[in-house]
Amino acid sequence: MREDESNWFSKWEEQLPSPEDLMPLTQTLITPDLAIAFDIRSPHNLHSPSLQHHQQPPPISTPSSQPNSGEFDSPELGGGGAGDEPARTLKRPRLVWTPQLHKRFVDAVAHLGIKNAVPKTIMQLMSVDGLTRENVASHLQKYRLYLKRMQGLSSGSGNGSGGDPATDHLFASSPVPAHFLHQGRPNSDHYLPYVPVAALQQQHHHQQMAAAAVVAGHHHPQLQPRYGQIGHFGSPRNGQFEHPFLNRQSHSHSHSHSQQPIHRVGTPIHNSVPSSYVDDLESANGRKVLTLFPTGDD
DNA sequence: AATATAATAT
DNA sequence: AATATTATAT
Repeated sequence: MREDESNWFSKWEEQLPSPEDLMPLTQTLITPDLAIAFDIRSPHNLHSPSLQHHQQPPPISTPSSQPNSGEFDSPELGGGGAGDEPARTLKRPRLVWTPQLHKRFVDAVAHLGIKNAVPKTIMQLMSVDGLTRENVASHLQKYRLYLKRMQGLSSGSGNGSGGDPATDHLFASSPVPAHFLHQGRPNSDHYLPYVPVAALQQQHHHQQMAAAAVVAGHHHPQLQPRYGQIGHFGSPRNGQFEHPFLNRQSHSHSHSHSQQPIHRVGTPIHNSVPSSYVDDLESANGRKVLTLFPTGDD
């Protein structure tokens, strides 16, 4: 069908890092529960996925309203019997799947193959700190639906909408590997090792992209969202496909492959991933939005 | 709609 | 028991 697909696909395949290369990335789990519990979102450079700080309105107790004006909600212990383990009760902020994150996701799934692509494995391959299995599972569920929908569309009668509606903005932001669409090859485990077709390479020098768009709120005049250079990323506003970024993170690491979740509280975390900085904004609803802007080739 | 969480199933 | 998958809730 489309030849362009073969092109980007081969390129895309080329850049697939072997699991060993991919593994030693950043499984810097600093006990997310703890971190989040204490609101220690690493003032320095904790590279974590974008999180939306959801609300935290305790529907119970504390009639004396705590107008925690400001962005800090100190875990007030008070109240007599309480004052213990906040970590157990606190909820993690909602994960925001940025195109970058999603790309990592897709890559991971691609490398594993649809068959082995299960939440845990995907999560491990992605090596994104703070990313939980449930996060991936949830996303995977939706992604599968998306794939299914696409299959149905391509196979069925002509589709009027020549592409992906804005409904799947996220998913549309990263190319869907071919084998995803036709599922079902329970026989040979090894699917296409690589495509020997070396076509031209279209490289884009993208330096940074914004990872989240935030609604300009009219609440809480305290926080002034500072839109630096927040642009649009994978919004196929005018085009169907964003260009298939071929990128990967260069993981230069030692040979130590012990990537067990070693929680070291009090130890500076080494961030081996491309630089990234965080930006917090506020949505119209008043939800705090912690957005991480990965800058690099991701 | 996007993501989380609960409910099942393997 | 752990994880995957599906259903449901926010």
